[in-house]
Amino acid sequence: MTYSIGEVSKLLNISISTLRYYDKQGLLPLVNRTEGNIRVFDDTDIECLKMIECLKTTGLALKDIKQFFEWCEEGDSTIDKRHALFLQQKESTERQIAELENALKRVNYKCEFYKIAKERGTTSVPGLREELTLKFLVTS
Amino acid sequence: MTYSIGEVSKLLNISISTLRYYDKQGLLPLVNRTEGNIRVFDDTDIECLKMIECLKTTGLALKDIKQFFEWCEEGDSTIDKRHALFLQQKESTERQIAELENALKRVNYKCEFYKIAKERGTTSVPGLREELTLKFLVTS
DNA sequence: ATACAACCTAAACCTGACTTTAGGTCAATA
DNA sequence: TATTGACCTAAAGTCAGGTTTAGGTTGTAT
Repeated sequence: MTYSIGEVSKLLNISISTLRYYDKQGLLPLVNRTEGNIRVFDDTDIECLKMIECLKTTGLALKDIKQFFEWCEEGDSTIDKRHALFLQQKESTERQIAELENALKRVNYKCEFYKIAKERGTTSVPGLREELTLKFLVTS
Repeated sequence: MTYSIGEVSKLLNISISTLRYYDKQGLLPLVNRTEGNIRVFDDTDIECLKMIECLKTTGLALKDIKQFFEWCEEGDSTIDKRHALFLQQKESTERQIAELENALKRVNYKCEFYKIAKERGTTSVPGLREELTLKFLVTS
């Protein structure tokens, strides 16, 4: 089964320009061409693209995905490198989540603050710390 | 108490160029200048900067922070807008966290996979799905 | 008075992941 | 055969949030 770039684009919901961009970045080294220089994708390429999408979701940069593919092709001698890559990515993802959880607390406090302010028609709410006061944001 | 740009930079651990950038973007409208055109920061400016740092952590874009400051200055008539801003930010932050949690699961699976592969010296691990197989990534 | 660190500006550059543009080619249909 | 839609390339543009560069001014210590 083969596909044109337009078909792949619709199938995977990736824009044509993005597909060409990935190809140019060396992420799709296996894509064939017709005599007339037109890309012909097969199922292997489709799988490769789904893999890229997947790895991207984990927060991997395109260059790291390319590197990962290259290591995969090199075989078992690169297992350590691949392991290290994902350990690093795990740390990074956990750090991002922790930061966002923290941020979420602040945002939630803000939502609460403005909910009450809205009910009373003013931000001068007794019992709540001053809106523009540093302490509010830093300690909340 | 007043501070030079260099002092503020060290105090808040924000680079001088970033401080000048914020000023240029209109995020520090209150910063005074000497007759010789040199910035003089006071405690209000310091608080303002800490506020910016804080709002940035919540994922707010600089232009939204600027907008928020402007709304604060306009007074109680903008409470609804400010409330809406933070509700939106709450949604967005929750969405980001959910995506990262999902990504983390995949990364953890990868870490496990390579830990075992490392022990055995090969990625051909019986009982584990094939490394480069789509199904692994999509379902894991 | 002179050196020198710290300050100033505008404008160009940077990163990453694309998108857009301009100009041209290919392939299938009428 | 002519049109038209899908394809091709290289290169420039986009976004945010800065950093770097180039060239010039200020302020302070000796």
